[in-house]
Amino acid sequence: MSADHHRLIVLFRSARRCSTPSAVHQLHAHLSKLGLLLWPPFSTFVLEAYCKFNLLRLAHHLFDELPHRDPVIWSSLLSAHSHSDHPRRVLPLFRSMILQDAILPDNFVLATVVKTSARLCSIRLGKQAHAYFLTSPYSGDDVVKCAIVDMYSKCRAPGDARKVFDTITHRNRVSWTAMISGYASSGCYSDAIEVFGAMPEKDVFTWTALISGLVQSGDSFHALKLFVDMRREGVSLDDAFVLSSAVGAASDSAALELGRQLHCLTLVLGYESCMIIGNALVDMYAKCSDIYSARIAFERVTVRDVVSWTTMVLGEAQHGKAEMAFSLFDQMVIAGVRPNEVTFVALLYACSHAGLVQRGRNFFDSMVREHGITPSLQHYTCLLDLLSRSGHLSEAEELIKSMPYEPDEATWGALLSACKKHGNVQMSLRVANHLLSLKPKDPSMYILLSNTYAVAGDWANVTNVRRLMVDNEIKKEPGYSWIELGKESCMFVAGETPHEMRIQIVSLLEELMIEMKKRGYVPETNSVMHDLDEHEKEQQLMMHSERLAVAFGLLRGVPGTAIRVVKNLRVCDDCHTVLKMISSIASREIVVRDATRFHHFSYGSCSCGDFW
DNA sequence: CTAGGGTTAG
Repeated sequence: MSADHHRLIVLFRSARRCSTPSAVHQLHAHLSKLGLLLWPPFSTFVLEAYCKFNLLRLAHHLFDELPHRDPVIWSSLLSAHSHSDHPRRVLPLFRSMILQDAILPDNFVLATVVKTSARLCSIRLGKQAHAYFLTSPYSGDDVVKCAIVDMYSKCRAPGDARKVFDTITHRNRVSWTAMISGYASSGCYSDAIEVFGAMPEKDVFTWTALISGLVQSGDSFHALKLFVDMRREGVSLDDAFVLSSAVGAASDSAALELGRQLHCLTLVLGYESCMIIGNALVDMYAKCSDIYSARIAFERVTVRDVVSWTTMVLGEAQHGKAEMAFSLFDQMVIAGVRPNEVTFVALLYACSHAGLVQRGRNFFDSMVREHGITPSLQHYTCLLDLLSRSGHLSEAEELIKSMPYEPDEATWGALLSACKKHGNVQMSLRVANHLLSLKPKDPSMYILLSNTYAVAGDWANVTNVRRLMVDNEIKKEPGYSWIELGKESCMFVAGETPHEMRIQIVSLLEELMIEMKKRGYVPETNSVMHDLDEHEKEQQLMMHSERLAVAFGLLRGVPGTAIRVVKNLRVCDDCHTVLKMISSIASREIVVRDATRFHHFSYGSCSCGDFW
């Protein structure tokens, strides 16, 4: 190799560290002119440089023109695709590597294929790669094993991950972290802790893997506990990820006070304008029902990406502020940020919760035509939800037949609840049969089915649904609500009150009931399915968990402040009416976050405009 | 010249 070549390699190394897309172009042209592009290390350098700037099309252009492609450049190309937004494209490429260039996968390529399976959450593909790996000459490679551990972890098979983990000869931070993350994100708290405890040297990565994994699996309680432990152990917080995970935990458990404290911590640590924490804070405030603070947090994020904008759009949408959501979207486009598929889910959601049918159809069309996004099943479900909830039932039924996906339980469920809302018994039976044949997993689907058949008088199917629930061990999730007052948080289950407050809560609710009846309130006792007399049904409604929480808030909260309640299920019709009236009788703003959205009750009306 | 872990939104 000549001194010139050597000089060029040095040049490329520095170019790879700090270059711009146009510098890569120049390099490419220069090499081409010198006739050096065909030397494998050079072509790989240029290809990698294109990939670094996400210029995969140009990378392919170069790749396709090479007369000889060695395993290394194949590996680079496959790896670039597995990291891209379209990891699926690895597969056809992998095939042509074997078939056209007659190259068998080595350990580098295997690691990439395993990583691709992980990104696609395809345990099937992952197992194929695993099997190939075991019979290959590379079956002892720890790096590939580590990728397999990560793959099984991401596919929710931590047990399989563990088997591979135990065969790794030299465990390092990477393999430990992959295993811990696998257990934590699959909800295996004690296993995660066990492996975490066995790890010799823990760093911020390890803590982050554990804490964010727990948040992902919905265990925000343990996530927050560990965040506190981590602080106690004096682990330096010079890393934004773990903090954003902690904020995410506060957001999930609707712990506004804790979220505010974490916000203070971000200010103290100087992360005020950090994007990933800022995005998490916007989400936290929105989910903790404080949309005003969410907007302020959003303003503070100086460099905004798609996630920042989408989080804010969704926040407005969940709070019923459709126009705000649309105007944010316009600003986002003007700011030059390209919306993605999640952005359109948020926009369709906004339309759906405000009954804006034409607006929703327009967004759906522009998503395809102007933004080149292929609608997913979720987009179709959103559109179907919008159409059907607004009463366009037959159009919705047409859509479900003509769309290019097999409808899942969420799709049929959306249509069924709309049929119920609009009292279309005939259609509801048709839809219910489709839903039933899918053997849904969500307990609320069975409640919906049972109600549908009961309304239609189809008692045989009511029994059928109940039997299916027993056979499949599906239990109705009990409704509960919680409220945060200062530093204490109180949870209520329907019909149960804390001993010391029982008399006060019940008498307040009775007092309110008398006042409401004077104002024309008639309890909707037909939603109570049990065999009870009218008075008993009324009593049962009165003791719904959200009402108990609101009553507690009225008794114990700071007068004049908003009462914020979170409920795990959807607010029932009767409670919705009642909370509107209470907001006017007590002159208090009441904000309820239920399973799907927010309701801001004030002066006798709700932000959802009774459309939910 | 190529591969593996923690990253906010639905």
